[in-house]
Amino acid sequence: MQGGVGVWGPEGVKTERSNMSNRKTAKELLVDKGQLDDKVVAVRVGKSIVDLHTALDEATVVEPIRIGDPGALDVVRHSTAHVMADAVQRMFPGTKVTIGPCTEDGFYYDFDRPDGAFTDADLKKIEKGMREIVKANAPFRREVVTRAEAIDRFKGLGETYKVEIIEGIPEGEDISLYTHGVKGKEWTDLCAGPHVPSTGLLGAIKLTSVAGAYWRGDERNPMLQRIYGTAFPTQEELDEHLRMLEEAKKRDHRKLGKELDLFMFHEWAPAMPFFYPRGASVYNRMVDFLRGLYVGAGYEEVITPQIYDTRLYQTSGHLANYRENMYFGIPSDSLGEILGSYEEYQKKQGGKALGDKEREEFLTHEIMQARFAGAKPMNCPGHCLMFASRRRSYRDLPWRMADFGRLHRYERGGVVHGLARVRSFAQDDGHIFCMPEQVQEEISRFNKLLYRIYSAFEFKDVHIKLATRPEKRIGTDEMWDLAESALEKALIDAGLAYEITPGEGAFYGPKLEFHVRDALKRSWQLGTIQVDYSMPERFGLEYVGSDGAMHRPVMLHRAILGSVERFMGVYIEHCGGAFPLWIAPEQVILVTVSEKQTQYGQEALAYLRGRGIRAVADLSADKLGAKIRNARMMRYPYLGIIGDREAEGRLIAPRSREAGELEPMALESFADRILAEAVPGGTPPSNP
RNA sequence: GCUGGCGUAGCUCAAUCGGCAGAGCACCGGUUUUGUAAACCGGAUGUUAGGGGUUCAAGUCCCCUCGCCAGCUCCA
Repeated sequence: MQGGVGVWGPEGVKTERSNMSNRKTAKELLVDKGQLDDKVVAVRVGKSIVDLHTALDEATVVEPIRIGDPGALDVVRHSTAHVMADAVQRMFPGTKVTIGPCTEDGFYYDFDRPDGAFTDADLKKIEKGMREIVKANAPFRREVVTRAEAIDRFKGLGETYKVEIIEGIPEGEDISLYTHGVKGKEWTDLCAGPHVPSTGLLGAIKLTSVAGAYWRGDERNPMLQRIYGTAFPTQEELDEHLRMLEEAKKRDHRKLGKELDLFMFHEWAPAMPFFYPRGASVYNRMVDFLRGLYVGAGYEEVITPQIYDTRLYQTSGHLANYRENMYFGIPSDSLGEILGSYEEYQKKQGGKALGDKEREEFLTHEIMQARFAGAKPMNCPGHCLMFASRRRSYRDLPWRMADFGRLHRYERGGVVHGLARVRSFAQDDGHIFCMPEQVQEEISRFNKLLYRIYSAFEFKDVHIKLATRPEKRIGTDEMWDLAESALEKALIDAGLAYEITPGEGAFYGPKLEFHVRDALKRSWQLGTIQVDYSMPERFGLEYVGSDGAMHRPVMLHRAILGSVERFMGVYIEHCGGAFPLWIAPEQVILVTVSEKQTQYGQEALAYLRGRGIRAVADLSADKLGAKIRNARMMRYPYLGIIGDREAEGRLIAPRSREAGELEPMALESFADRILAEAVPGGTPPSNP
């Protein structure tokens, strides 16, 4: 009887009993209620999920979790990760195990393999080995052991990472081991569980990829080999998941950007997008849509410089907190000055060359001392200068300042990704300067505007995160208390559901993050609003209150699309490149059946354009089928087919991207229809 | 930045063991005058990312740099 708490049950499943007779296993509780069947993978107790072997008080309310129930998938995947590690260690002796959790889409397990990376062929082999283990339908057993026992056991196996994990488990917590496999082929892992009762409950398995990952996510630690996989109860569900991945690949905005002539990149401006006319058209329409809404929402747009004296960033705190991500432009005068002082310094040092590190320190210092220009990574400091430029009254507040200025941020090489993470971009940025008592009202107004905009782009699923103070920050704890509670209160007042993410706030203030799910159920962070008491203080911002005294305004940083570039990337994938009529670069392409209709084609094109419709025409000598195919691939919302019949009757035979062929109609009616349909639409998003 | 992989025509991709750089699409010229997802014939297309090395010979092997991809880390 190991650890003094358990006995082996009749089916080899370990049951646990305390000395007190009123304890039963979850399994026994289910049997008592007549709820045990072969689909049960675990039970829910309150908010947590535990496995069938867990000893519980007799009076505990347990709810069975069966295959297909929410929560079951995680248990299945986690158990599948164990089976994978088992297979891997069987096939690749000498490989050490570390951790293997489940993720949103599947699971992974990190290995330390002396022979280096796994190949795709290895994955196939491992999969096969896993299927055999599943087929054996062997039970998972849980046992609780003492710390010393656990350490002994894993030390004996040479599992140094496991030993490290055990040493990190706080005193008083159970140390549990899980073993699965048929006799003689058993495999044990340190794990908190829960796990399925038997490997036979594991369904369709697919190992998807292999990648490097640091031990404990720290880049100073050794790189491990991570194998990603996924598992579903049935092959059909796995196939559906794989089909979604394929669909995501097809919709990848980088691919569509190329195919649809939207944007490009060039290695001479890495991670900085170039928008072709079609892309620029969509981009500008997004921005113009916001500008239209800003009128009603009381925003005023400003235009601010691109490059500033470093003193600006000293004042704002960016130099101290954000320097690694900034570009420092050098006016040619300053370059001369720097080189001059470098030579002088060298002379003083007796002419000997400086070491790399010393030189870097010297030059960095000089750059910061000199009145160097840095490309702005954010608009807020510039806006503070505008606020401070003259005396402000409480009557002017709130002042809602909007700015679509370009920002430059030096992102580390490995993080840039298509339009989603770039080094040159614009935000639909805005800063609201207001009195402290106006903060709540402004947050509420912002929320309304945000939902209005998301619904126009047909993002229906929004979830909110409240990110609180990070370790590296400016401002006092009182300020942070105030700011965090203002955000939380606005959410509670609006009845919006949210999640708190501790330590994720900006260095100058806490923030709300608005995440949306796209058509493929992937989550993206778009909007944000941040409460900032620090920046106004650093810039000495003041306004005259109704009492005649000077007061400090609060600053709200806010964006709805976030980075316009990133939003465009997300939106391209959301709509699969099939832009709705209101935002499509071209709304109509006219297609002539033969060159006989060229003249009417040109007339119709001019007419549509005269009505303000974005139209193009394909008057080439291609056959109709080919022209339609080309137009379909470019995803024009409407095709206007023109043959002899249409040319004679001043008609258009429309073909809608969504609805297919339509009855021929008068050119004028066609134009009316397009104009009527070309409005931002959609139903308001839900907030579950 | 780290680990691994990749970089061949505008695009998608071939090129056996190190042995003549190729195909389709796009493009250009011609024929066809077409009714709802690809007409036909012909033509041009390259610093094989850049630099260096090994070799009689390098797209292919080695080194460096740049860029891209996946993941990690980061994401004010």
